[in-house]
Amino acid sequence: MPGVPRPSSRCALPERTPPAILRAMAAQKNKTAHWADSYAARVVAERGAADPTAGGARAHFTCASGITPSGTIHIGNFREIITVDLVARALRDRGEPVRFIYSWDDYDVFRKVPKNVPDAEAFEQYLRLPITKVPDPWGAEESYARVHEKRIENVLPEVGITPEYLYQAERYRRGEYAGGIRAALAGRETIREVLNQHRTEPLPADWWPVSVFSRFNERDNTTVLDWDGDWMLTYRCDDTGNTETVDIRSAGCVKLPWRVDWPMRWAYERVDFEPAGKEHHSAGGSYDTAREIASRVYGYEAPVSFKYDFISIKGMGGKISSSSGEVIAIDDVLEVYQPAIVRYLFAGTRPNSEFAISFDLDVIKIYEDYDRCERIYYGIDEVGEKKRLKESRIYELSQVDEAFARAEAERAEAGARETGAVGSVASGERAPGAAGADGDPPAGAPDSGVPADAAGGPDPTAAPRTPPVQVPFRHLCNLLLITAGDIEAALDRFEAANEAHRMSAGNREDARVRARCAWNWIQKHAPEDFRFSLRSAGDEPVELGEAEHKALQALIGELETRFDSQDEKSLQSAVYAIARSHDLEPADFFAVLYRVLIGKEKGPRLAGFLMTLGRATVLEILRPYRERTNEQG
RNA sequence: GGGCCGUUAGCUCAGCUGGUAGAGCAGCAGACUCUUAAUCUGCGGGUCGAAGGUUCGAACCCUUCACGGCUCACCA
Repeated sequence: MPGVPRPSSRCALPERTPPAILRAMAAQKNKTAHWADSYAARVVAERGAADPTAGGARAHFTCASGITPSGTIHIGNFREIITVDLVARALRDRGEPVRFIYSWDDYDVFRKVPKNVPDAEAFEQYLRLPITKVPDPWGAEESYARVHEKRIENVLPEVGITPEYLYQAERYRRGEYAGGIRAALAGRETIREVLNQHRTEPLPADWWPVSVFSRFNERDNTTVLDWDGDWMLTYRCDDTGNTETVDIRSAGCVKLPWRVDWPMRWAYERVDFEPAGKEHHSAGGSYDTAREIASRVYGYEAPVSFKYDFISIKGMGGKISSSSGEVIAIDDVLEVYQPAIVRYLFAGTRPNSEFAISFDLDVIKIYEDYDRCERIYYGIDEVGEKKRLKESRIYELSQVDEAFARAEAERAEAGARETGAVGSVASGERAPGAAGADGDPPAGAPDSGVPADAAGGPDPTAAPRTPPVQVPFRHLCNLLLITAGDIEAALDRFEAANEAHRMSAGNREDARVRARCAWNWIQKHAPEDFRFSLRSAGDEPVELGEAEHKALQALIGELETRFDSQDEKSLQSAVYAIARSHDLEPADFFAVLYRVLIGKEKGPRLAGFLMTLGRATVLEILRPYRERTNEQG
C-alpha cells in the first residue's frame, strides 16, 4: 500500500492558484468533452496538481469508491465502480498519477437476511454481528461478506478494472483508525451539531459518535458509557449486561457510524474524488454532513463528487433491490454483453441519468451501436467532427485494455497535432482536433484512408491502425444456430465466407467472447421466433404436396448447378421464379423451404440464409427429397 | 417540509460554451410479389411543459408556475 499517509502527517492543501484553476476550467469548457474528462479536469483544477516527486499526500490523485458487501453487488452498484474507473482513466490519460481505492465496508452490521439466503430463518441468529463474522450460507467462503467481495473481485479484471481493495473490518480491528475515532470523540459536539441540522429528532444527550461491537457476544447492541478524553472508552453490552473499558488503539471493536466514517476515511486516504448515489447527495444527505464533518473535525476538504443515478433492468420494473435477492449482477450482464460493451454502456451514458439494461431484442441494437462506434473510431464510417470526437472517446474508454486505449489516444493526438499544424497554416482557421494540446479528449481517428506515413516519413508512434474484423451480432446468432452453438465452427464459417473476414488471433479471441455472449443470449433471452435448429438428412422428411415437391426438386437442381455463381438477389429471384412456374404462392414456397430446412414456418431471410449455410450443407439437408424424386421418376 | 432531476417529432431520446430544431424506431412512397423488429433509397417543420425576464438573438441563461419522478429527514 504505497504512500498511504498517516492522519498525523496531514498537511494543508497546497495553496490554490486561481489563474491555474481558471485555465483548467477554460480548457475544460473549451471543447465538447466526455464527462469523464470534464470531471478529471475538475479534480485537477480543484485539488491542485499531483506531483509524483513530492511524495506523500500529493503524489497522486486518490479516487475512491466502496460499498457494504451485505448482499449481492448488483449492476447498479457496479455503476459507481466503473464511474470511478472512467474518471481515473481520464486522469491517467492526462498524465496524472492515480490511486484507485475500493473500500469493502465489511465491518458493517448484518441487519437483514436477504431472501436468497437458504434457510433464512435460521440465519437470523447472526443479526447484529459484523458481516465478516457471519458465515457463508453456501459454505464456500470464510464469511458472508467475503462471498460478495470475491464475486466482484473475480469479475472486475474482466472489464479492465483493478482497484486497490481496502478491507474495513481488518483496518478497524487493526486499530488503524484509532486516531480518527479519537478525533470523532473529541469532536462529539461539533458532529452532533452538524447531524442535528438535518434531523427531526435531535440526537440524545448520551449519544456518542461511535458504535461498539461487544467483546462478550460480538454484537453491536451496546451503549457507550464514558470516554476518558484520550484512548479509553467504556461501554456496556446490553445483551449480556457486562461493562468494560477498552483501549481504542488495540480493542478493534469500536467503529464510526457511516456519516462520520465516510469523512474520516476521506481524510485518512486523502481522497480527491468519490462519486456517490443519489441517496447520499440530497440536501441533508450524508455527503452534506460528511463534507462539514471532514472540514470541521478532520480539517480536510471534501473530495470532488457527483451524483450518479440508478440502473434498472428493462422488463424487471422498479429499482434493483439487493435485499430481495433477485438481482442482476455484473456476471449476469457479462453473460450477454462482451466486456467492452459493458463498459460502453456506462461510458456512453451521462452518470446522472438513469438507464435500463436490456436483455431483449435491444441487445442486437446495442451491439450494432457499439460496432458503429468502433467504425467511427477507425474512420471507416464518416461523421461530423463533433460526433467523431465524442464517439471516439467513448470507444477508447470502453476498451478493456487501458494501455491499448492510452496508446491509441497518444497516437491519435500526435496525428492530430500534425494535421492540425498543416491545417492551420493552410486555412488560417483553427484546425479541428488540433487545438487540444492539454488534456482535451484526444482525437480518436486520424483521417481515414490516409496511410500513417503519408504526412512525411514513418512515425514510430503512429502504428498502423488496423480496425478489427467485426462479426455482426445478428449474423453471428444465425451462424451459431446453424452450428447448434458450436462457437469454433460458427467462427470458421464466418472466416471462410470472405477473404475480408480473416481474423488475427486476438481478433478471433474477441469474437469468441462475443459468440459466447450471443449463444447465451439466444438460449436465455431471444424470442422463440428467433431460434431454430437445422434439420438433417437423417430426420423424417417433411410431407409435401406434388407441386411443392416438384418445385423443391427444381430448386435443388438450381443449387446443384449454379449455387456458387449466385448472389443473394438472383438466388432470391430464382426462388420466386421456381415458385411461380410450379403454380405456388411464393409465400407458401418459402414456408415449405423453412419447414424442410429448419422445421419452422419462418426463418432468416432466405437467400442470405442459403448462402450462409453454403452449398454442401443445403444440398445435404435436401438430399432425402431429391432421392424420393428419383424413385418416383 | 428540504433538495435534485425530468417535461423536445407517434415512440425512445440527442442537442454539454445561447445564433433560425436533430437521430433511431414507427409511418408513408419506391426498389424484387419479400420471410427473423428483413434489406436498400427517398420523405422529419414539432407552440422544444406554461408564463414572464435578460439578450441583436434562448430548447439552452434568470424568475415563477404546472405535471411527473427520485431522494433526505431511521440505518448504512
